[in-house]
Amino acid sequence: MKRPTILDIARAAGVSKGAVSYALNGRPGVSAATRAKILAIAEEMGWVPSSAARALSSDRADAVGLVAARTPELLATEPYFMRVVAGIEETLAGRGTALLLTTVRDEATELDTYRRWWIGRRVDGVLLLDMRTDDPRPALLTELGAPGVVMGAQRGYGGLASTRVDDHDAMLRAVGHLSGLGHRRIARVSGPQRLEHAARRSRYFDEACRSLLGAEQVQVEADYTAHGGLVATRGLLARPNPPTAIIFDNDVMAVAAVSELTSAGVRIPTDLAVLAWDDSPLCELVRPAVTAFEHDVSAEAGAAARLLLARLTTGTAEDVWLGPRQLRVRDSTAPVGVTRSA
Amino acid sequence: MKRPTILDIARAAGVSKGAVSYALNGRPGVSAATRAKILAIAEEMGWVPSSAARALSSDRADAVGLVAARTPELLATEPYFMRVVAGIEETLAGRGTALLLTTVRDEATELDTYRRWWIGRRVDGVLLLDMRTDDPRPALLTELGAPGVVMGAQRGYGGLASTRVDDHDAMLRAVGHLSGLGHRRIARVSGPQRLEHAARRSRYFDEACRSLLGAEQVQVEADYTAHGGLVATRGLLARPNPPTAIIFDNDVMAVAAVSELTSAGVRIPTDLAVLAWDDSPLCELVRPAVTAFEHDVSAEAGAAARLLLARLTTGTAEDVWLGPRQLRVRDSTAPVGVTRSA
DNA sequence: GCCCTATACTTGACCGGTTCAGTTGAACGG
DNA sequence: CCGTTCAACTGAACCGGTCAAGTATAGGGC
Repeated sequence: MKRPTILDIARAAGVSKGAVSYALNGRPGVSAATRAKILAIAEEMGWVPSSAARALSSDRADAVGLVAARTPELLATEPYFMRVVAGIEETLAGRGTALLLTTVRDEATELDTYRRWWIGRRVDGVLLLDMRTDDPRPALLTELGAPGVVMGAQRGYGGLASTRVDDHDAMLRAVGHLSGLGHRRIARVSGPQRLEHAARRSRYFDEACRSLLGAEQVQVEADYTAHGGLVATRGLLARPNPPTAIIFDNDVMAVAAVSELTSAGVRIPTDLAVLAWDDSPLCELVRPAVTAFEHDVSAEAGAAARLLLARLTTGTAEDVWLGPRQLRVRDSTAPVGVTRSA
Repeated sequence: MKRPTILDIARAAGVSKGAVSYALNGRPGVSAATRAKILAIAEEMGWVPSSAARALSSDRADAVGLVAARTPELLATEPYFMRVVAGIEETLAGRGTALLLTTVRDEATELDTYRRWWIGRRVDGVLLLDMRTDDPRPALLTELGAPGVVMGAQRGYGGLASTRVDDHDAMLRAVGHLSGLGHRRIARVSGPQRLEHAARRSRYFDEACRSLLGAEQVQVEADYTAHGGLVATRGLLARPNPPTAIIFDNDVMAVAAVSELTSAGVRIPTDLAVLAWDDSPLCELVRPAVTAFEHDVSAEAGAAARLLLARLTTGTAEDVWLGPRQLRVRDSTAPVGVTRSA
C-alpha cells in the first residue's frame, strides 16, 4: 500500500499540486468547493503529510526536543522526569508536534545532541531542564539560533523564555513551618550545588534561618539519590547537636530517609521531622507520609511546552510565573519532641 | 549562521554533490585522498546531515517510536516506563537513531499515532509495550507494513519480532517460595485482565496453586495503581478466610499495600507476606523491603531496541528469549505466622 | 599502440511537500 | 464595450540529501 502524496490527490481532484497544498493547509487560493473536494479526497485516501518533505521545504520539523541529563538510577526512581514528559505531551499531542527524547551521560554529549538536533533540523526548539550554574546551554542555543524554553527557572536567561518559580518565599514558609512547630535545629540536605535551583535554595535557606531562627543552620550536599540522601542524613544525625528537623531537596531522598530511619528505630516525626521539597506520589506512599511542597510538575511542563510553541509561532514569548507552592503538611512533621516519651 | 549543506562542502572541496555524499557515507566511489579532504572540510564546517532531506530521499526517518498508553497517574508513579525509555536510549544513542515518544489516553488515539507516524515517515519502526488481549496493534502494523518489536511478549506475534519472557516458570517459583514458607492461603492481586501478561499470569497462578497447594486460590483484578491495589487488598483481607500471603502484579501496588497496611497495624511479613512481581527501587525504599522478581527493565528494553534496529537493517530478526528471573527475597516474606506472638 | 576495465568522479532526476510568480477568466465600473 | 481588478488556479523552482547512469582518465595486458 503506497502512501498517497499530494500529487495523487491533485490528480484525483483534477487540480495542481499547489492547489492541494493550499487547500490542505487552510490557506486562501482555492474556492470553498474545491477545498472541500480536496479535503474529502485526502481523507478518503488516508493522506498524511510527509513530515520529511514538509520539514525540508518549510524548514520546520514539527518536533521539539528534551534531553534528560540524569543518571539512569535517578531516572528509574524519581517520578519527576516522567511527569515532565507527560505534561509536555499533554500540550503537544493533537498539535501535531512530536517530542524527541534522549538521555545522556555527560555534558559534552548533551551539547552535541542539541547541536545535531538543531543543525540536522530534527527539532524546532528545545526544552531545558535542571539549569546548572554556569550552564553552557543557553549560550549554545543562542549561538545556534535555536529557540529554547527553560523549565522552572530561578532567574531569567537572556533570549530564552522560561517558566519561573520563586523558591525564596517557599523556603521562608518551609523553615517557618518547622520553626513554628518549635524546631530550632533544622538541617537541610540539598541537591548538587552545581544545579542552579539547588544552589539558590541553599542561599534562601541560609537567609530564612538567619531571619527566623537567628542563626545559620547546617546544610549538606547530596545527589538526589536514595543512597546519597541516606549517607548525608546519617552524617547529620551523627553530629554533636543533631537536627530535630531536616528539609530534603527532593522526594526521593526524603522518602529514603523516612523508610530507612523508621526501620532503624528513629521515630518520625517525634525524633526527627522530615520535609521534602517536591511532592510526588512517593511522599504519600511511605509511612509516615511526608510533608512536601505541592508541585504540579505536569502542569508546569505543559506551560513550558506552550511557551515554546508560542515562541515558535509568534517569535516571542513572555516568561510565565508559576503560582506560589502550597505546603502539604502530612505526618512527617509535628511539634518538636511531642510524644517523645510514648 | 547558515547551516552548511553538502553543496557547500562540494564547492569548498572542488567536487560535486554526489562525491561528497559518497564520501560522507563511507561508500566507494571516491579516492581515499578526496574522502579525507571532504571529511575534513565537513568536520571543519560543522556539517550535520539534514534529517529531513535524508528522510525524504532515502525513505528512512532514523527514528523509532514509542507510545505510552498509561494513565498520567501511573506514569508518574511507576518507575517502569522511565526505565524502558532509558534502556531504549542506551541502545539508540550513538547510532544516530532518535526516539519519538508520546503518551495517549485511549486506544483510538494510539492507533492513529502509529498510523500518522508511519505514513508521515516520522519513524522507521515502533516498539510495542503492554500487549493486550486481542491487541489491534500487530494487525495495524502488518497492514501498514511497519516494522515493530514487542517488548516482554508472552507469546509470538506473527510478523513482529519480540523479546520473550516465560512467566510460567516464575509463577511456579513465586508460589513455591510462599508455600515453602508454609503459606496455604495465597491470594493474588493482578493487573487488568485485558493486558496479555496479566491474564497469562492469572492462568499460571491457577496452575501453580493447583499443582503446589492442591487448591485454587483467590485472585482479584486491580489496575496497577496504588489506590486500586489498596482497594483490592482490603477486599481480600476482609474475606472469611483471609490470605496469609499476597502476590501483587507490580511494584506500585505491593509497595502501597505494605506502607498502608503497616501503618494500619498489620504486621508484615508476620500477619501477611507480600511479594511483588516486578522489582524496582520502590521495593527497596519501603519498610519492610518487598520481595520481588528482579527485572532489568532497561536491559530488556535495550534488547528490544537492538532487535528493532536489526530488523530495520537486515529485514528480519529472531525473537530473543530473556533469561529466567531471579526472586529477590527481602523482608516482606517470611515463614507463616512466625513471631506472631511478638 | 590499442582495447578493455577499473576507478573516480559528474550529472541530473527524484523524494513530497511549500511558495512565489504568472495565467486565466469572471465580475465590475464607467 | 473595454479596461481593471481580483479570486482561483497552474507551473516551476526550491529545500538537501540519495543514487543510478554516464563520462573521463589511468593502468594493464597483449
